[in-house]
Amino acid sequence: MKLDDRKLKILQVIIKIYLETGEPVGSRTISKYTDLNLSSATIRNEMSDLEEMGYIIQPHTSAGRIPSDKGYRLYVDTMLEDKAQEVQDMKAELKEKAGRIDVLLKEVAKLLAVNTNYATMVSGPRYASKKVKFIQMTTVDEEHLLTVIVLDNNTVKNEMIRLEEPLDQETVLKLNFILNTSLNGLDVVDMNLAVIQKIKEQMGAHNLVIDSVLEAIGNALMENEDLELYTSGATNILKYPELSDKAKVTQLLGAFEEKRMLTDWMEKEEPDGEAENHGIQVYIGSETNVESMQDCSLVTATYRVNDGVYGKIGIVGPKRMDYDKVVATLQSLMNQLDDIFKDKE
Amino acid sequence: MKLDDRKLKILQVIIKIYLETGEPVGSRTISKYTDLNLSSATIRNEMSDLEEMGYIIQPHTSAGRIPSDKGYRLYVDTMLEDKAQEVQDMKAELKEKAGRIDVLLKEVAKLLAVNTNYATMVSGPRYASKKVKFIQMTTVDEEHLLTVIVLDNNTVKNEMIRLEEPLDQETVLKLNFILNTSLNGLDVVDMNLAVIQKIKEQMGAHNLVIDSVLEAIGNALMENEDLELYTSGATNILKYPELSDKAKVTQLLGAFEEKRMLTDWMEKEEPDGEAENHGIQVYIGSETNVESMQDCSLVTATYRVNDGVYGKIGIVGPKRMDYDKVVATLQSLMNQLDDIFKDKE
DNA sequence: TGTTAGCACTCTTTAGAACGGAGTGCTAAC
DNA sequence: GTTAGCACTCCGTTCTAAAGAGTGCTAACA
Repeated sequence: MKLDDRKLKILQVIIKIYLETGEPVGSRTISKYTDLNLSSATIRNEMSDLEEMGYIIQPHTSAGRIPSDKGYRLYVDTMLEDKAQEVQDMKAELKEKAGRIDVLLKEVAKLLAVNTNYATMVSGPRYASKKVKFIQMTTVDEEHLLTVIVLDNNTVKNEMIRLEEPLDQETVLKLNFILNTSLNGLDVVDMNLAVIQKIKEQMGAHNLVIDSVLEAIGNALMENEDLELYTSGATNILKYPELSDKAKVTQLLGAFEEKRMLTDWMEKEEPDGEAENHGIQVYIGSETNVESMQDCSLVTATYRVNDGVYGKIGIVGPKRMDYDKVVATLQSLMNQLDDIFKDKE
Repeated sequence: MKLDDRKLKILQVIIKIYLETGEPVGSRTISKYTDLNLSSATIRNEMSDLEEMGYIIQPHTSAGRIPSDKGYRLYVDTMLEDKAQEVQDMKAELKEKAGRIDVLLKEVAKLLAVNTNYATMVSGPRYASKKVKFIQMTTVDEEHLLTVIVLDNNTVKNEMIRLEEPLDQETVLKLNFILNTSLNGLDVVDMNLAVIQKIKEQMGAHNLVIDSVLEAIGNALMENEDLELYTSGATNILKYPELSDKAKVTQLLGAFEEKRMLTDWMEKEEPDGEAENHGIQVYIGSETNVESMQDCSLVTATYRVNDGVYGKIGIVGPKRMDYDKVVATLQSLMNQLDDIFKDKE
């Protein structure tokens, strides 16, 4: 059977109305709502066809139809338009917060949640590699040695080391020199036993300190291995009756609170996506591959801070989410983020 | 009317049963459940008295009784016993995470939530004063100057400054010297214009850099002004039907997600509480002074890292929360936290 | 005087029945 | 190809009745 223009139009109307009301859509409603000037009977015939083709579903006999995953898919694939303007004012608000990237991302999640009425998540930027650019040890007082490590992406880590016995200034200088020459440019994964052994040899007498120093460095470099995830508007889920039964709410909110599962997901999915359109992706129901999201849809986009450094933004809502608006909002937001990151360079 | 032993015992039983079931408790149930060997009729008389005294409430005629806020209050004031042991094994788990205090606190929140089945929140330690102990500026590359600030509580802040033009090593040394002599021991609030002016004078030529340096220092010191709040188990709220209607869930979970309101609350309430018992406080229903917690109870405790540095732990559950267990768990946990902090000293 | 059995009464919860509405599928006519 | 009409299905709501839980009161008992 062929999906002609009229069928497409009817499908579109069904989805549109369903997005607004969340209730199955009947033939009479469509007949009245559209400018097709067709009777409900005709619409019924078409709907019967659409159902046969798998685009819509009847929850039970004598109910209207709701879009199937396949129907939504067609919708998002073919019918998205650019709206883009109404989020322009987000930018001003965001600029103020641009100081620290974590604050900025938190704010992005919040803004998106408030603007869309869906739940949102933003993953912190993921650095492709972590190379040591600069290490400095400083004695703070007799008992404390401070390690500051700058990575090649200019993030700074620090770790306080407790000293068993005071270190004289000269030793610290020597330590700094050795560490910098040995570790500079090295990736975390490259810090193997051989390198460590070499450092120990060079330091000679102060083997004891070296151990804790290297441990501290290891800690500092490893620590952020699990990437940050900022979520917001999780309670928006409660606004959609089809997600509001206790079991589903518990699962979904649990996932948002726990974050681990979402983080895993964010990590797993490849950044894939041409830079121009920020790789906006729509996952519908089972397409998410997440058990607790069977009744949800997920729209994701990728932002890039600079080459090889990227993060993701995700919006979770009911299947009847307003894809049109969400995608437009995301698109516009991504452009503004790009601007902001460019300014910071 | 006097609250004699028998009345007290009956009240106790009512609360105990209600805590378990969440349903109003009838006279017959009590008669069977206790070893008082009283008929339901007698119990009824006593219950009638208890209601008159305000300790219990009838949701409607011909329902059993549930404890009033006053009843709960009596319960927690007089009937708590120490259990203390069953949480002993928390300690082992916690020790592992003791490295970074924020990770530790997050873990505490989670452990408590899992163990009690209530929602929990833990506020990060609040430092009574923030004095600068040590400042160090370092050139990372031609364009970047790194500021590391150690506060007198040994927390470390850092800020990266973008340089307009390269700084020679000598200037950096001078800058370090001046900053340390000028700012050492100073509280954030003491950094007024006079101090700043003096620094600028001493630096002479490099006024330009000084501005951004001082701004960076200011940022670093101010940043953590709003205290951290770690929450966990918010979805546990869904386990209690009396809190599960949509309006309440939305409000409560919203509060937990937003955190601001909880933070305010945690800040407002004085730490009050003798050190021995960790100032465990129980707020029942309206006693919380929080709109969205009218149907909840809140148990808080205070932990101390060292003098003047303290934070709070809170457990939010339904009014029929198992106060006994919660208080015991908290008490035991606080002792273990004390131990851990002591070890770290 | 305190305790208890008994009973009428109240209120809630549950189940069932009845009903209306929404929507469909099919048929026959245009 | 389109439409009007109609029988049918299923859901949700409303209403009623019955069951259950619990009380308060009274009268009897130890």
